[in-house]
Amino acid sequence: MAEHAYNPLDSLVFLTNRVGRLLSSDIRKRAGNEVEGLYSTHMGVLVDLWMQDGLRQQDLVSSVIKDKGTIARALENLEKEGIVTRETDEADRRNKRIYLTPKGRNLKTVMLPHALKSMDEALEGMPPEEVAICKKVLQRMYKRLTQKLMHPVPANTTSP
Amino acid sequence: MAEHAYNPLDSLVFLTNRVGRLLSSDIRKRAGNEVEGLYSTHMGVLVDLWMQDGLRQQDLVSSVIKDKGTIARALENLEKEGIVTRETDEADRRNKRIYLTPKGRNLKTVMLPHALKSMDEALEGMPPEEVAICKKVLQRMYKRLTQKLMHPVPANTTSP
DNA sequence: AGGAAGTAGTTGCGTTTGCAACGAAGAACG
DNA sequence: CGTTCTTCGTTGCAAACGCAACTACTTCCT
Repeated sequence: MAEHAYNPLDSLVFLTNRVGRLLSSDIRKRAGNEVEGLYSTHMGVLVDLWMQDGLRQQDLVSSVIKDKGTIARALENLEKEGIVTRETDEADRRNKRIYLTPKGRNLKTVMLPHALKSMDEALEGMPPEEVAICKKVLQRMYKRLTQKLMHPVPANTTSP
Repeated sequence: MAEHAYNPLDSLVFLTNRVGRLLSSDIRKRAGNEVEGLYSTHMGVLVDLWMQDGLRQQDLVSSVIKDKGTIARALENLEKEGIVTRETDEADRRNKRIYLTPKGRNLKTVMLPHALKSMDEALEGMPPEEVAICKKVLQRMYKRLTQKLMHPVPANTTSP
């Protein structure tokens, strides 16, 4: 009985996915032609670089949660557009370091107002303390899920 | 000054997007070959239909937040796989109604345990009342953003 | 030191995606 | 009624995506 009791609307899986996409698409609409040609993968890469410049390409793969090839080609395009540069890491020549150009850094100042406006409207009238708790929960989930991605299920650490 | 003060990690835009994608990809890994060939768009469609069967194709377009064409082709594939059926709505022959087949309904019972397990691990040790508040905030955002999508900025309702 | 194993990034291929142009069905106006 | 306007779904096309095979470089092991 009650086999259909589960409602996606009560699920953080559903909610985070939909709200995330709705916010992104709303911001994208606001930005309009300022972000012409910048796909979601590009935006994901940029956000990471805004937090920390000079990341390795591999860092972006795991952070943005897209395929190696997808990131490689996204970076290729971003480089063509003059938004990032790629430099071989001389300390370990397998790695490439990704750096923002001035144009790439400037995109942050372009996007930020739109993002803030979008958030403001979506959160209008909600108690700030509840919003803060929501963020805290999501931050913890983010941290945990990311760690799991890095160290997926230690199989048997008991063997000699 | 402090022009770089803004940190994406403090932003619900970033958090919802990343957590949503991390959860989805984690669930997908758990489900493994049970969902072979089911892309994220397919899953999005299914989740909506699990909530309410017989939706119009257009409802799915706005709810899943993908292009008309993308949804059309996703449904084409799902129909080929015997997961949904499409029927012209005789009341308004422009619309098509989408119905789950038994196989489509059964997929819910296949996916649900994986989703619950994934959530459980991601939320482990967090105070339930904080998780509840997080959900509440996200639900309100979802509702508001969805409404905005349906009624985008009433331009000038004052004219005769 | 030298070969095996592992890691980072690139490339080819088939599928999916978003955009725009299109066709069919209904609604709104005279 | 008939014309125009709007809405819903389909299709062509170029770009992006995920997967898997491949190359370049490093580390580990004997």
